[in-house]
Amino acid sequence: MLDMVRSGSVDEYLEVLRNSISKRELIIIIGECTVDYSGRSESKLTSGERIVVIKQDGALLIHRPFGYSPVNWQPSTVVIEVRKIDDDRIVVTAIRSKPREILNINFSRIDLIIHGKLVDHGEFIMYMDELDMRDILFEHPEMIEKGLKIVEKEKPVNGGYIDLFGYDVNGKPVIIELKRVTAGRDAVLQLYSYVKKYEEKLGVKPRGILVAPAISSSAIEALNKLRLEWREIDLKKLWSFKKQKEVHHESLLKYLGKRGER
Amino acid sequence: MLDMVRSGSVDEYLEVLRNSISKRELIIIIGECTVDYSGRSESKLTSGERIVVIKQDGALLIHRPFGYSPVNWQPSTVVIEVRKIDDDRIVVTAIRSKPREILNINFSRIDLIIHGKLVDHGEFIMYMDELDMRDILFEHPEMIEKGLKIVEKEKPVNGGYIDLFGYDVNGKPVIIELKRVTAGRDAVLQLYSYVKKYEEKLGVKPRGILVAPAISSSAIEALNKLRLEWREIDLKKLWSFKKQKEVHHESLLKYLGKRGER
DNA sequence: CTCTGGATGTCGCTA
DNA sequence: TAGCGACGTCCAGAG
Repeated sequence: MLDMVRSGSVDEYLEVLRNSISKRELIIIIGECTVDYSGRSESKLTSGERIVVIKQDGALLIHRPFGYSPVNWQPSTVVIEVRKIDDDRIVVTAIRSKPREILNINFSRIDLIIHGKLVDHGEFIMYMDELDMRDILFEHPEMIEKGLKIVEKEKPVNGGYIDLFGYDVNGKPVIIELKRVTAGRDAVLQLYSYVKKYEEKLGVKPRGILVAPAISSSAIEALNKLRLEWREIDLKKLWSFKKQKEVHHESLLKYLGKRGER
Repeated sequence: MLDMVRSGSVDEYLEVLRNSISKRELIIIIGECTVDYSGRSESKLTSGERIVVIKQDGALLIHRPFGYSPVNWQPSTVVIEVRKIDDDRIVVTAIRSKPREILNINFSRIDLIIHGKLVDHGEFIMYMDELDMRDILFEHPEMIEKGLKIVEKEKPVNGGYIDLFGYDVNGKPVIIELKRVTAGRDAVLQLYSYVKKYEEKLGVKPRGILVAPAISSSAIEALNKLRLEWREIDLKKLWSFKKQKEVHHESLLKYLGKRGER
């Protein structure tokens, strides 16, 4: 159940905040504040009206009235304290110990506080992330190249992982790196490092194929220099392919089950 | 000024939301909903109590009562619509055209809506990001190596950028890659690609130095294999160094000015 | 517009 | 716990 305090005195607000924090309630504060952060970096934010959200697990977000990102924040591993200074200001402090970080929110005015417990046991399911892409291509390597046989996915190589590993029609080893977004130079370098690692270890130079829906021009250049290849893959096609299968054979629950297994 | 609606009818909520959206107000909705996303990926979120924030620039966030990240969202380049379905449900739809993305929030219950304009012209200043680190080391290359002369920062090399470029005490070219956090294999590869690019273009093999506060073990291995070097840098030292200078010679405003210039 | 690399990135997984 | 890589990453800056 949600509660709200508005036009309260500083002491009322203080009381409500302390109470809510100890009960691990969700808290939303709207008011005018300055913010100081110190830790992995340092930042200062001069006065303005903001929304402060303290979540039930202690995560803290400070949002300006615009933009996607919180201007300041603290993840859930924090201790949160509230105190009064100068008789009329409320200061919220969030401290994290590892890494050592301190966030201070200094309110010159609080417009309202909403607090209470929200119940959310909803299931969140994401489709067509890189794992889905990998699983579909594992089952259907012909979408990458005719005659390609995939023998392993998530193959460990000294530190990192090869997305897909197999052999081409001529029996030559193939290392495949997947990207679900436009691939840049970084993706090429990643693939290259796996190819090199493999060559060092096995003494055989494998083919390296970058599979992505698109690729940047400098990435193409890098591929050529490093004698690597790339294949364009249509995500929509992959996707509809997967859906087709599911409509007939799988319910959402089954899909979730399958997901848990891999 | 903030306004609030609570225990309203579906039609009241609908009216308030439409009005607020057209006025580009900040809106906070707390209620029970399901969420569907379709675009770069696809996701489904089953029923639960959440906080929905629509910001004054159209950015939209859906937060569960726990965690730092919004479970679903839409950046500020969206069209937002509200409609009623089944006579008792409110659906908020946020559509982005590039990339094509649709977000649907289907409310089975709304607990409260807060709306209004927030005024926030506060100045946000971040210290000790990689740019600060780069600028300080540009002025004081001796913190990396004795006799090192830096001649260029943000040097463009075919696509990417070299953080710092200079010559060592023997006149040998040095490429420096900076990381303000623990450096991993990716940082080594990035440095390596710049070194290679430089060598290909100039025909001279430069030294490559990774400067970071710490480095992972496999990154060290990679450095050795690729004949690259690394220097540990104490961020706190760099930082206090900068602060020392500012205390005596610069106000916050001047710092901001300088920041704008670079 | 695309491309590139940073971020207090966060998050999840694995050794 | 550290390391590694994905992310609907977002975002700013440059060409």
